[in-house]
Amino acid sequence: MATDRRLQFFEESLQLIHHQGYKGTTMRDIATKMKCDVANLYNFVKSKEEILDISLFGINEEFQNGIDAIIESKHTPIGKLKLITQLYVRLTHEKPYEISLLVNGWRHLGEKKKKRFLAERTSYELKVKQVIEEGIDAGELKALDPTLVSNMVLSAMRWLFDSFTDHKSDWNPVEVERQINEFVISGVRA
Amino acid sequence: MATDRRLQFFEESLQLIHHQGYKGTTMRDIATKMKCDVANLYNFVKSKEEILDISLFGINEEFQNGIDAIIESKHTPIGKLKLITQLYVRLTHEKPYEISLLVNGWRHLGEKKKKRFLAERTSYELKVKQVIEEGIDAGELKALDPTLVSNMVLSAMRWLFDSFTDHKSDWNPVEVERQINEFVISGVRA
DNA sequence: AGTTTAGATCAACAGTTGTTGATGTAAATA
DNA sequence: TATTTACATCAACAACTGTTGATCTAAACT
Repeated sequence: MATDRRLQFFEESLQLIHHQGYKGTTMRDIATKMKCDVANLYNFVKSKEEILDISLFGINEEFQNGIDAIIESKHTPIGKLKLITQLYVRLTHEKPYEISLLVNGWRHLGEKKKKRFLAERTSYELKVKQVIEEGIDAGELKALDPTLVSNMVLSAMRWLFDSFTDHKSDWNPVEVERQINEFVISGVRA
Repeated sequence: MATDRRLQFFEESLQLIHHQGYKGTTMRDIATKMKCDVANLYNFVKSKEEILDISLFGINEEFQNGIDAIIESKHTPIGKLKLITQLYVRLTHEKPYEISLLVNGWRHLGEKKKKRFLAERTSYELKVKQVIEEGIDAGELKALDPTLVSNMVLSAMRWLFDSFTDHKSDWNPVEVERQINEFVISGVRA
C-alpha cells in the first residue's frame, strides 16, 4: 500500500495544496506534477477529499498522542509547556505541509468531518489550558486568561511551518526550539 | 460609489471567503446571500479577483500606515512594540474578515499582485525587526534572533481574528491588548 | 504457469465555474 | 422634463471541475 509512487503522490499533492489551497489545486495539477494521466491518481485514492482526510487526520493523531503523553507525564506545568513547544517544533520541521493543513486546510473538510476535527482540536486546546491553570494555581505562571495564553503559546509557533516549506530557511530546529521556549516561558512565568 | 448595497456586497463576500476560502466561494454563493442575480454583482466589481484586491490592499495600507507612524515616533523600542500590538488588536477587532485575508487570503492573488503584496509584507516585517534590533543593542531586549522574535510577536496575535469573527467571543479588546502586551513584553524583555 | 498487483492510458460524462450582453426600472439629479 | 445613476433580471457561453469504465502492461507473488 505504501509504495514509492503512492508516497510521491501524497508529497506532490500536499505541496500543491499548501501553495494553491485545497480548492485551488486540481487533480489535473497533481497529475501534471506526477507526469501521468488524471485517471491514474484514482489508483492511489478514491476521491480528492481523501487526500485531505488521510493527511489531516494522520498528523492530527500524531499531535494528539504527543500531547497526551506530555499531559500524563510528571513534569511541572512549565516543564509540560516546554515539551509541548518541543513537540510542535519537531513535527513542524518534519512535516511542514501536513502542519499547514492543521492550521489552514481543515476548513475544506466535509461538514461531518470538520465537526469531528474541531471537536478534537478543542479537546487538546482544553488540555493545554488545564496545564496553564495548574501553573497559575501553583503560582508558577502569571494570572492571565488561560484561554488567551493557550492560544498565544500555540500560535506563537504557527508561522513556523511557512519557514520550513520549500527549504525557505535553514534554521536548526533545536536552536529554534530553544529560542521559542525562552520567549514563551518568560512570557508566561510569574 | 460607496452605497449601502455595495457595502453589503463586500461584507457578505468577505464573510463567505473567510469561512469557505476564496476559491471555495462562488459568485453564485455571494448572490444568494445578497438575494439577487449573479450578473448583478458585476455592477459592484469588475471581476471576482477585484473583491480580493480591493479588500486586501485596503487593510494592508491601513496596517502599513499605522506601523510607519509608530516607527517614526520617539518611543523606546519596548514602547514601539506595545503600540504595534495595540494597532494589531484594534484592527483585528474592527475588521476581522479583512485581517483573515492578510493572514490567509493573499495566496489567491494573481502572480503579479502576490509579489507586490509579499514585498510590502517583507518590508514591514523588516521594520519590526529593526525595532527589535535597536532594543537588543540598547540592552532593553533579550539577545534572541531578531527575525524569529519579530515573527513570534506578530504571529502570537494571528489567532485573534478567528475569535472576533461571527461574534464568537465577547472579549474586550482593551483587556485583550493589555494581556497580550504583558505576555509579549515579558517574553522579549532582557 | 497462472494470477494477483501497482501503475498507466484514453475518451467521455455531468455539473460547476466566472463572465457577458442585452435589457429593464425606479429614484435622484440636472 | 430629460438624463444620469444604482440596481436588477434573464439566458447563454466557454472553460474547467471531479470522476468513471474499459483497457493495457510489466513486474511480483503462489
